[in-house]
This record gives sequence, C-alpha cells and structure tokens, in this order.
Amino acid sequence: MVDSTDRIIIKCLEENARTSFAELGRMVSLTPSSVRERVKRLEDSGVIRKYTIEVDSAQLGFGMEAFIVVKLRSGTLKSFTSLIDTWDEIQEAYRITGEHNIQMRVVLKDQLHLQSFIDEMLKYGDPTTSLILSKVKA
Amino acid sequence: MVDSTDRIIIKCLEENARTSFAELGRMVSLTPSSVRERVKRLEDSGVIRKYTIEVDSAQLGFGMEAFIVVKLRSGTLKSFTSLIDTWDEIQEAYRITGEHNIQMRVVLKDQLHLQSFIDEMLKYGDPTTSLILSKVKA
DNA sequence: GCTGAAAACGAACCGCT
DNA sequence: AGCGGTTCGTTTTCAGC
Repeated sequence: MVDSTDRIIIKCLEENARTSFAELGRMVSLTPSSVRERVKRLEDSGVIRKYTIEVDSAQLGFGMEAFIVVKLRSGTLKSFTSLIDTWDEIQEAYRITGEHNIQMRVVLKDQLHLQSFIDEMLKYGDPTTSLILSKVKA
Repeated sequence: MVDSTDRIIIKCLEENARTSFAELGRMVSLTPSSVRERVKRLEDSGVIRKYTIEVDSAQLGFGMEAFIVVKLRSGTLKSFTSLIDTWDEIQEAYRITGEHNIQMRVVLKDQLHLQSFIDEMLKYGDPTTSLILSKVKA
C-alpha cells in the first residue's frame, strides 16, 4: 500500500510539511499531479494524520515543560480521559502500559502553575513529574 | 513580541500547517501580505520551529510504539547523545530531571525489534519501557 | 497510476503609507 | 505593521493513455 516513493514523500513532509507538490515531484521524478494523488491517498488512508507545526512554547510564555505520568485510582480513567481536552496545559497524552496509566507532556508558566496542575492531577491519581531540560532529537 | 493575532495564526497552523496565508488572513482580518510578514517573523524568531506531519507509524510497518526512559551510567551521556541520530527507532528524545536522564518515544516493528533495541540501550544505562496503547490527546 | 494542459489560486516581491 | 498591484509558481481539474 505504501511504496518506497510514498516513503520519500512522507520523509520530505516530515522535514517540511509545506513542501509543494511540484518540489516533491522533483524529488521522486513524478509530475505534481501524480504526487498530489499519492498524498491524497496517504491522507485518506490515515497514514498522514495531520499537518502541524512545532512551536517554542517558552516564547509563548510557557517557560516550563514537563512529562507527567499518572497512576490513576481505580474507576477514574473514564472521567479523566473525558476531561483531558479541557486542560490546556496538556500538549499530548497517551495511555501506556506499566506502573502508570497515562503519560503526558505539559507546558506551564512557572512553578506555581506546575503546583496547581499537580494538585488537579491528585484528584484522579498519583502523578510523577519530570521536567524537560532540552530536546535532544527531532 | 507575540500578540493575540499571532496566537490565532499559531493555533490555526497547529491544526493545519498547510493553511494558506489567504485563509489565515480571513481568520484574523488581515491581507495575505500582512499574514505572510507575521509568519515570517514567527519563523525567524524561532517561535515556529518546524512544519511537519503526524504519521501513523503502524501503517508504515511499525506496529509497536513505546516510551523508553533511560538512566544512563556515569560518563555515557555524551556518547549516547551523539549516537541518538543514528537510531531510526527514536522519534523524539528529551533530557529530563529525576530518576532517569533521557526520555524517548520509539517506533518498532515487533517484540523482537524491541528486544534488540533494549539490548542496545543496555550498553549505555538502564532502560525502562512503557508500551503506548493509544493516543488520548492531540 | 501517471501525464500534460488550462484555469484558478496563492505566494513572493516591492513600493507606498 | 499593514496594504495593494504585478509577476511568477503552484494547485486543481480533467481528458487521455
């Protein structure tokens, strides 16, 4: 379903999601029309989930970034996941295996903000916080 | 430096990084030229780090996704970080505070692949793995 | 699945305010 | 910072292979 040409296109779009079909075509020796058809297929089949940007949240006033894993108390999973969209601090969240049930990456203004967010998490389970010092890859 | 108009533009681009300047202009009541200038400023100042896509790695043959945190042995940090770009499994990696030094998200073909990757990590420190069950947000 | 051509649209550039 | 005009490139669509 996904051939080597598609894989090149995907890699280019991972590098720069605004690459034109014309330029993608130059990379894979196809016309813009053909590339367009392939990209459409990749979108429709869900291989390409989303076109997005990576943002420096520090410059938006969120100088603190952290991973928080939560061990939810029994019975709180459903209410927790239904609330997850309401917490703006959460950039991404995953259900995971192991000691904890949820892993999240959060952005926060400062220590006080972190404290209040942890307090919120304590309503549902047992959170463990690791501050992010720097991004080492991608 | 970043006003409320910029914030709207950023949010739109997070939703769809291929939104045209023309359409962004409609959202914030500015001409395409003005939006272009703002976006350029956001790029140059590093607020917008990258235009990228989110991909369904399962459909690319990597059916297993995991978070791995590593507690590096003393002295191995530098060699580890210099090698980080050579491991294709690692989608993103961060230096973090706490018990472990490195947090990564990795994609893998299957259990055997996971095993060999963990073996690789064992050369540098003590890895702990949590499989990703599903993405709950964003 | 890929191509090529036409029409529509958007991006880039620049002078102006 | 924002605007509008020109030019140029890109996207879209579609008939044809």
